[in-house]
Amino acid sequence: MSKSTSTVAELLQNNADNLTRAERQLSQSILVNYPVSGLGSITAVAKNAGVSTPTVARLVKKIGFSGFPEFQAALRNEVEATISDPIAKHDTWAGQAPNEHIVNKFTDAVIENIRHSLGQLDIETFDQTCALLADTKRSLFIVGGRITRSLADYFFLHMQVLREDVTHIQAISNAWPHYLLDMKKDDVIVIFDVRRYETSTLRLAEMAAEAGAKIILFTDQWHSPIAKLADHTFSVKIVVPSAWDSSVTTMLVVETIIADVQTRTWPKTRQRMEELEVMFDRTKFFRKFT
Amino acid sequence: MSKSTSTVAELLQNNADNLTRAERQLSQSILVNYPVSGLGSITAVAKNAGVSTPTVARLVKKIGFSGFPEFQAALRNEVEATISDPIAKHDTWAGQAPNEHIVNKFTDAVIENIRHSLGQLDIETFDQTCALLADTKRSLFIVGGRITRSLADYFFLHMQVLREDVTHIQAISNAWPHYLLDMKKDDVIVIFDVRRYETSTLRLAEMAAEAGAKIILFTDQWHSPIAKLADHTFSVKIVVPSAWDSSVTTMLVVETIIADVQTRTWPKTRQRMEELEVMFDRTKFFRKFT
DNA sequence: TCTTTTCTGAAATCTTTTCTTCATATTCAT
DNA sequence: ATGAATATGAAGAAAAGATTTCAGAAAAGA
Repeated sequence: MSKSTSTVAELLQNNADNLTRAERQLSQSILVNYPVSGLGSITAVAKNAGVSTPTVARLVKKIGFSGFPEFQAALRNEVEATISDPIAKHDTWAGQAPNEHIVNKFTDAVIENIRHSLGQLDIETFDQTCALLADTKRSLFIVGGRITRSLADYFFLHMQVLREDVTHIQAISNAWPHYLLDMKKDDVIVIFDVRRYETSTLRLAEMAAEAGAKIILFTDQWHSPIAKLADHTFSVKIVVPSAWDSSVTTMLVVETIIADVQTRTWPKTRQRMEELEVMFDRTKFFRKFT
Repeated sequence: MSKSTSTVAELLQNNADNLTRAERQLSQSILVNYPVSGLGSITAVAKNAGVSTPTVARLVKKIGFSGFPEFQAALRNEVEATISDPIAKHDTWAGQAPNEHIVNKFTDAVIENIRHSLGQLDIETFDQTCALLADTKRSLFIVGGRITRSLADYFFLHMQVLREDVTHIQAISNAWPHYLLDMKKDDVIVIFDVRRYETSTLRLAEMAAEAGAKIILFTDQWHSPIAKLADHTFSVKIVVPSAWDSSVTTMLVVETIIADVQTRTWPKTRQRMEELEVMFDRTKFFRKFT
């Protein structure tokens, strides 16, 4: 069995009978807290097992590695395999299509984006953001960029139902001064800015910061320059096998925020939502006969 | 916050805005395959991120460590904690938050939606849809509903770059007759319609069907009534722990389609995209000085 | 545009780690 | 018990790694 197909643990097990006393002691020590215990320097590993460094060097050669560094690299790979979740790697999403089909490759990438972004997500940022958005004493402004305008629109649509005093700042910069005139200290502005970052959006953020508004930023892993001005930043991984970036993960975060804000405002919002539903129904009803 | 209570990832996050270009690049590289990527030698870490070793040394000092070895020891501890703690292991998306936090519950639901929807996806439908959308001899119309209008807009934004002759039919039903007048046999109309299904959208679909247009429908698992008229239907699961439905999975499918259409039209589209980029850059340039 | 400041990596230096040697200790066979 | 064979770790040599310095490059500011 070559080492490329075996784990270090297996190699140790297989050679268990050829080992000397000190080597056996070392082997045990490695296996006890496997595989992390083998991740330090050769000196640390030796000390930890109560043997000398040459013993470590000899053992790793005995089980088939060229030297300690190679042994350690193998361990690192195993750690990596253990840590990275099997969901993303081993499942085929669209069972009908081969793994190489764009549907499966794309979905893999998106899942990885979600995993990575959620792993990074600061839960305090999340909670504080939701609290800010649920605070109806603050006016709420929402702005997006060339591509992110759809996300901004999506967010706006929902917030508009949940609370009053929500403004979607459209991309026409001529109209900005009017919005900014209305912006008071401690109002909240939600900004979407992913690469390629737009100068105009940055200017708007600067003006909002000057006005004393709280800035909530949705950006990508490379961080829009607005991050320096923002009170709360959500950075999301957006890489997919496409000429474009993915907005899926950002939308996931946005929807989660909407869900949380909803529960926070529910007592107040309930009636508001019911009234709205009735109005929409009525609109539909009329249209039926036009 | 002292480094004993923070993970390396948090330290990187917290300092994200004080970092220089090369440092940010390095930080990303470490986070992408966290925490294993930081376990090699300083040389390996640097090479992996495409920066020099001094940059690595500087970064780890900046975020609070005395040097690279201390930084690496911290990472090893985290790996150990991750591996040895079976609870916090892999099902939790935002490691910081408990499993019951909305962030984790919501993400669970979305992943389940993706898994389910992709499992259902008919790959022929997908391929044929992309072929239709890549066929520039057909005019393309896009329409959404009250909530799905953002998705429609997102799809429109991208298709508009990829090909000519794309129309976003906005929600104002007064204007519909004009669009329908332009609609020829074998044109393509993409309709987004999830619950609660809108009568007005159904009427539009009926008229489009009469005009002989190919109908591509994005709907939910309960199928909009338009499904009966549609040539290709994508049904996605949209259930999340929220008062709202989720658009994340739909957006995933939409983005995948965009990616595929892009590769189909690339030879023709390339120049078109480059010209557009130049124009956007120019717009930015002007704005800088207004 | 030009100057100043900040950033970056090549190279040199210093440190640590890894490997090898070899003298001593241990085990096993007789 | 004695010698032969093997195992072990101290110590030093070799290699690799980490840190510092510094000059040129890039960015910011004037």
